[in-house]
Amino acid sequence: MISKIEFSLQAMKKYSPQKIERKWQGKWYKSGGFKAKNFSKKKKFYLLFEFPYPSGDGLHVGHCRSYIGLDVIARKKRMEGFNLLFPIGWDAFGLPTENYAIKKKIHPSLATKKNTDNFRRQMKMIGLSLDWSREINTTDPKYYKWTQWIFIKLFENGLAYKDRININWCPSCKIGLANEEVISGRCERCGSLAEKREKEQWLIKITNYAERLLEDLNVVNYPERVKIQQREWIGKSDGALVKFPLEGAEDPVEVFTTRIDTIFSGTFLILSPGHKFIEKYKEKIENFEEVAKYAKSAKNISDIERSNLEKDVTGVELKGILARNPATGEEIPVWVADFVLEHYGTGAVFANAHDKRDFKMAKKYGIPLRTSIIPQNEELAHRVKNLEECFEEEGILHNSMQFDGLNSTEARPKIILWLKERNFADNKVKYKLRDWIFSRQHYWGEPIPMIFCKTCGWQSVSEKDLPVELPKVKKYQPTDTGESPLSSIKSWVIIKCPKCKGSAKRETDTMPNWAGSNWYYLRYADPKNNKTLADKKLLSYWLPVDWYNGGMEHTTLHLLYSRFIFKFLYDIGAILEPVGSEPYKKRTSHGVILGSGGIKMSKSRGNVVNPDNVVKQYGADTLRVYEMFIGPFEQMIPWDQNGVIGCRRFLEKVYNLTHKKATAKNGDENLKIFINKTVKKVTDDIELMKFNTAVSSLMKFANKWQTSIGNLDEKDLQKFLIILSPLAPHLSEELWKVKDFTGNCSQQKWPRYDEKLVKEKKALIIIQVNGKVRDKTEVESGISQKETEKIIMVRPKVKKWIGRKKIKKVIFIPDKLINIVI
RNA sequence: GCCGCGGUGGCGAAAUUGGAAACCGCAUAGCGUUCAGGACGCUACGAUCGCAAGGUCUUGUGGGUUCGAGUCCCACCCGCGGCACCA
Repeated sequence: MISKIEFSLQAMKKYSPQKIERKWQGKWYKSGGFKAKNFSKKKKFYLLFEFPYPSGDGLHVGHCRSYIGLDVIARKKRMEGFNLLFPIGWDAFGLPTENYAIKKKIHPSLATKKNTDNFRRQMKMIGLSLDWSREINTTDPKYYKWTQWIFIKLFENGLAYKDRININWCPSCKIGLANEEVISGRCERCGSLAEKREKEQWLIKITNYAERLLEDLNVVNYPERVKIQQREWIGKSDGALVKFPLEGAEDPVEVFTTRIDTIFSGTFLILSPGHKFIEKYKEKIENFEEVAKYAKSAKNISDIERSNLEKDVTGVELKGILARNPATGEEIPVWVADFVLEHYGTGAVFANAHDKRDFKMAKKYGIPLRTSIIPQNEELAHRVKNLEECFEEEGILHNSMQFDGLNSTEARPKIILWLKERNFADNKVKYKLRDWIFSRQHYWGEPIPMIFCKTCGWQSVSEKDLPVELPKVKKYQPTDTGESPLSSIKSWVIIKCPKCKGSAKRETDTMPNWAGSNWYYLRYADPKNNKTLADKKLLSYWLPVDWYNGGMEHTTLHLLYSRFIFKFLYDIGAILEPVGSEPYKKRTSHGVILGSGGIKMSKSRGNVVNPDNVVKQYGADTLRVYEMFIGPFEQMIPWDQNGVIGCRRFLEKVYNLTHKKATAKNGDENLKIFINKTVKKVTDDIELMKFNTAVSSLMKFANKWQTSIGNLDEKDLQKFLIILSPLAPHLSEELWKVKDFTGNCSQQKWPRYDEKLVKEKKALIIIQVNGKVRDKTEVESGISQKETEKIIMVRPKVKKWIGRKKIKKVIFIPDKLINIVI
């Protein structure tokens, strides 16, 4: 019979993470151990992850993975002696909260409060070592005062302007829709057909910074795929602006092209459906009604569909209008087609036989075609000349007057120069990057701090009147006119003009979600400052961000926008010189966690895994280790709840071994070698975010320790607990205490490894015959080819495979492989 | 469509970056322990032929380079992400 005392002793020794974790979290947060110190003697390190949007669903295991990964790095960096800034905040303005408020009729700020409380609880629950003293919230007027201040500065510097822009519009809900809210052309809420509607919008001239945003990609440490995507997004192309005179009109059609070498084959002109000439010269267009109808239908097709190469091309000729090709002098017809986009280039192209869509369109409508570029390949050239095939690549010019015989690259500058002399063309650099639409007709955003006066025009709110606080309204729905609900508060809208003191009106649009997230990382340097967005000295101490992790989906929007805003703030002197013009030194990305069925986790699909349940069942350390073990950090991985148990078993093993196995003063040599290798592996892997293999090597060590007969050196156990601690901080801290080691585990120095012990003394040589593995043997490390040959040639397996055949050559890789080619 | 990423056992994956394919973990099977169950421990575990020794095949498909290819090159197929008002 087991006595009561024995029974309770057994119970006490059982690994129960819930108790351990709550205890250590309490101690960590109470002692303020994760607070960053301004101007410490230690070297600073600023580690940042994208601050979350606090949704009502709470964190799911996908968010957790990226946060835990960064926390592992944070904990290691601290132990390596850095003064670490690892901050947190909330990107809380946005549509989902507004929609929730509309539905439940509660103020969005209440929903935000509830959601951030939940997120905060969950982040503490999984043991993130965040500096909570610097917490920020984009919806806090003390914060968005500076978001508005930045807008005013943009306006004062000529970078914010109003323009008419198409927005998605639901005629039934009478509301502007986000692209996301338009599902295959229909309003997400009511299902009626969405249409495009023109609206005056604030735009930000990010295009002024296109070249610098492109150029400075060369000085930052971003993954190549991120740089490529940003370069593609900016989309620089070097080309020419060509004028095509219109018969009987004073202004010519301007066309941007990168393929001026094909100008002599330009047999027609295509305008985008929204091109201003269609309206301007409507009297000249004989079939205006037909054209207008076509243009209107094109409006409701997305750009992606319009520019789809596979799609059938459509178009309408502008009858009664002719243009002149400035190179050939010929009169050519003018068409309108939806694959020509308004906002790229000049919204018009010259069309020819060297573009697939032009080619298709000409064949379809019987528009004349002529080639001016032919390939080297004679057979192909024949087919191209006969217009049997569309040749899009560069080649040799023909049908091109004095330029015949030149290749495309040589011809381009010469043709531009020739047309330039007669004032028909000029060199031009274009970017795909478009100015950034900055207004939203929604409630839950920062009010745009602008005032419109009939006499003075647009005026910014004076700095001393910031912040322009978001007033309380009864309804959060946009108004019937599509304006934000702010427009219905007369007392707020009507205001005196700051310049002439006459009657004026406030801007009632709000800013997009990006506004607050553009600069949030600057605020962490000095989150409570009331005089400026952040003190310059603190900015120059903490910035740039040393390591910024986020999702790939933010590469072209948030990441590019915030780089732009940083450059702008730098230009106006809001940031001190030594920081430089790039905010983030190094960028990494995490992969998404997929739910069951290998699809994205979402509430509507019901495949969301909540970390609360995992922690309840297995503990936070198990969740942490599993999140890191599940697969490569930057890769997309499906969540498999069955796998969690393996990580729990590993931690239990460590717990039991530490309790049951004795340690020694001069411990086992093999274990010493093994722990040194493990320290090296874990140190290197964490730095490279190869968390999965770091966990695997820790598991290997635990297995080795378990089966070893010799005792583990006490110092080696300390090393093991320290390198385990970024991944399983609570357990490491607890076991450190159990062993009665001095201090706290989380405050120890990161261990070094002994190079001599890591090096192998013996090498396993793989013996191949004709590239196939036939044998293997262990030899002394570093022996020569001759010595190796001597050893292996007498081996029976080797003899058997070589037989009497002649040896042609022998390939030898020291300490690794010998391959005998016969 | 354009741009980017990926495809390896039943499953998640590893592979010193051109040198033993499948480390570590999940699942499964057998054995041990136990009154029993669980937990734990040990063993096996890509396919195929074979009693065995051993052989052959195998990293989405097809070709190429190389003594040697999961890794490099060419062509193709499939899945995923972004595409400017989701965050």
